[in-house]
Amino acid sequence: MDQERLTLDSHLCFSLYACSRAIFRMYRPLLDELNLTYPQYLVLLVLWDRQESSIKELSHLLTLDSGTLTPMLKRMESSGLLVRSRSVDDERIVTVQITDKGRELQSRAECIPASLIESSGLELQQLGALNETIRTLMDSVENHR
Amino acid sequence: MDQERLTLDSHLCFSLYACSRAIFRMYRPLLDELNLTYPQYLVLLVLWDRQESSIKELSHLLTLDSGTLTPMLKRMESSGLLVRSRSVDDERIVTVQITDKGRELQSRAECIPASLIESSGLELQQLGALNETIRTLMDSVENHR
DNA sequence: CGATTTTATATTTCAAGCAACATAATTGCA
DNA sequence: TGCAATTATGTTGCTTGAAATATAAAATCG
Repeated sequence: MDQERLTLDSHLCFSLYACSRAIFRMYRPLLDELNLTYPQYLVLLVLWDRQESSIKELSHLLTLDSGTLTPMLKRMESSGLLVRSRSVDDERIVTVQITDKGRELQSRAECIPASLIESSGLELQQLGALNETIRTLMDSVENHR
Repeated sequence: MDQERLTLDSHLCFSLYACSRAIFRMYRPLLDELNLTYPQYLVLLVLWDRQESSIKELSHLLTLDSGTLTPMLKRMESSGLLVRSRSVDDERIVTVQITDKGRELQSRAECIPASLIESSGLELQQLGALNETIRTLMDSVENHR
């Protein structure tokens, strides 16, 4: 770390941004086989875990707003991965349910996190520790002031 | 880390992605004062360090391709932060030079990395270690296979 | 009960990212 | 030398992200 010459490489923000995109690039060929984009894969991670969700909940879990989610979920609906419907109780709420077609992708997607584990060159325990550190940092950044 | 129930939170790729965006959000009001977007700020980090660069070099340093850089650099040129010109030696090469206006932003931007350091709740030494870990992970991911 | 506020989602607009393709300059080699 | 391959950048089309704004349903309160 060079204190005098503050290069790109010494900026944690850039490392996080660049590393995140490097993982996207590694995932892309795997996701292409499933006809998914990376954010769509994240939505499915949620739905594989809990069958259904609302836009509000997805927005909170993924920290994406409706301007991102609404068109993305419409695309996913049109490719048959999920169904969107207004809640009967409260018509403001849009419920998103995974379909059989969406559920079928779960087993085919298992290789995706596995590929990161493999290519990382790190042990599971180290990856878990790194994950914890990053989540703690994210919480600090979000809750600051 | 739940092995049975592989939730979003346990995915390192998501933590990196979400943390990166959390930092963008924290930086946004600071960058707004400079009329910069985050990727534009990254370009300036390079140019503050080395006065000029080429699209090829910026592409390599930032891992962004010409489809992203060309329009972004044109916007930065039209806001007076830099000048683009074809190299005389090799007309394929576009050289990007920082202007006085671009250079003036350097001191005003010092608060930006400082704000991350402050809000992170971590010591400089820990941040440096985390940066190193992430860069190593990125290298592994990029060089795998 | 009716007006106001809040909540949930949608729309619009702009700026990335990136793949695929296009173009023009330069290199290299038969 | 001449032409094919390579290199550097640009363009197009599609998908995020996110702010600002709009809309409609539900909750709240006098």
